[in-house]
Amino acid sequence: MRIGELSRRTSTSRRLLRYYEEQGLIAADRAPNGYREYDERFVDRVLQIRGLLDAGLPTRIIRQILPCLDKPRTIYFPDATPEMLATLRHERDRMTERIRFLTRNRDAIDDYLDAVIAYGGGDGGPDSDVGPRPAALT
DNA sequence: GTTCTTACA
DNA sequence: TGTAAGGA
Repeated sequence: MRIGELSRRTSTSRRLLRYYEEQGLIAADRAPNGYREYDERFVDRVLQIRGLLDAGLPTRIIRQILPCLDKPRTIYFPDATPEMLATLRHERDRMTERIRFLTRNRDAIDDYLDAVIAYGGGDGGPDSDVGPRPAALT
């Protein structure tokens, strides 16, 4: 398939797909006309990459562990070096930090929503006398 | 109409 | 990342 189809099937912009290629995350074959040609397996691969990116992993790290990702959400290193293990632990800790961060902000929004209900179920729209204060997102 | 590369707000 | 330019 060409970049347009891969883009639709992974909800990833063409621009981003080319960027991932530039970053060494994916490698596409080239048709005689110069068009990138992707085989079926790239759909899952791109989704996998997006998942790791959303988890907060930098492309540099993803590039290193990508070859070790066969099934989604599975990481297996047959030849894990001490350095790689340290890197993985570091990324794991970063993810833990991020989870705490997201939890805190989610709770702030949750409290805000509860406050809105407490005001009388208003939506805080233009006609509200005293709109609820914004949640503190730190 | 689709894709390509390069470059910039 | 989006978008524009200039081609194929």
